[in-house]
Amino acid sequence: MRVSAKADYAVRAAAELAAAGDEGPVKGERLADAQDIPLQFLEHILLELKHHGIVRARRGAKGGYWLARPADEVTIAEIVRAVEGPIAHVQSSPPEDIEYRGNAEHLQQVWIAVRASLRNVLEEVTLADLVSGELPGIVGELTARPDAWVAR
Amino acid sequence: MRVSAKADYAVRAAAELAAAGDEGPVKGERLADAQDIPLQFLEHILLELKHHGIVRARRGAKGGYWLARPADEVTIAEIVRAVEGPIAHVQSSPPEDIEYRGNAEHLQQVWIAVRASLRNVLEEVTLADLVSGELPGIVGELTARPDAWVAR
DNA sequence: GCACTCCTGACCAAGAAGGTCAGGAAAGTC
DNA sequence: GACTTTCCTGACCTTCTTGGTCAGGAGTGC
Repeated sequence: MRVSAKADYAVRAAAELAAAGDEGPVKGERLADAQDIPLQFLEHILLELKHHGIVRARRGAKGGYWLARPADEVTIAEIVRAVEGPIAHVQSSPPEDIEYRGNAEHLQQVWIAVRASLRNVLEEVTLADLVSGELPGIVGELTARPDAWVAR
Repeated sequence: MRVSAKADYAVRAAAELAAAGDEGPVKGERLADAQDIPLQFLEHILLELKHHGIVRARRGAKGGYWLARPADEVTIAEIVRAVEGPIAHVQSSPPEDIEYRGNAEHLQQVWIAVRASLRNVLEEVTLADLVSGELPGIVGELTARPDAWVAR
């Protein structure tokens, strides 16, 4: 139930691309500098994003990366899935495929709810929201209570 | 963003203990059989639960495991934390400790919201809820929409 | 004393996490 | 056409995690 460095890096780099808008391709090095990410590691991540159709790229002088779609059509969920795989799998299978027996019968519903609650956040927030800081209502609601900000 | 086998096993074993109630200690073997969990692996998991004060145990004939507290006072969140560590850490740190720069500045809020939404489910559901099948309202709401049950 | 059951640490194979390195392949510039 | 720039790709590396197994020790009850 943790967020990997890769996913965090991927979202941060994508945010930079979203902010760059249509000012032309952005070099990997600039992304790495802006977000303090190891360049060579970032290049692998950007390649994955490209393979998933989230980003495009061109080589050579004047080359670089840009978003394949408008920033308000790319969600955080997509980016996380591209680099981490499916969200909230249990034992490497989707929760709807698992059969629970005996007294754990209803556990499936709990894991489904867990996945749904993650999707409620990650599929709502777009790169445009992230860059502008105007996050969807659900985020505001969830972060409003002070105890959302403390560890347990 | 996945649920490990260990966490899944831990919750299932705890559910069996909750269902056993006060009928005395339950042997590890019975838990393993009931939930189809490798016995020796389960013993390690139960030991962790014991160290976290969730379960108690006694050795010898008539020995076994039982819940340290009433089933309606033990949440799924506790069990997951006991075996997997903190929920929704980013790059191994709690999201409130991370400083985001540039265009990723608001990403912190998103990860905080992610954690809060997980807590909303995992801290609400108790072992008593799980065994009885009377899950809290939030679970019902989240699993009501059909697309909560399909993969993406 | 003996059977039973938990307790504990060591070990293990495979994979993921978080990178680094070296070179190749396009694209643009002169 | 040569050269520079930047992405593209695969190989490699170290450390940690996952999902276990094995062997033996230590309480507990009869």
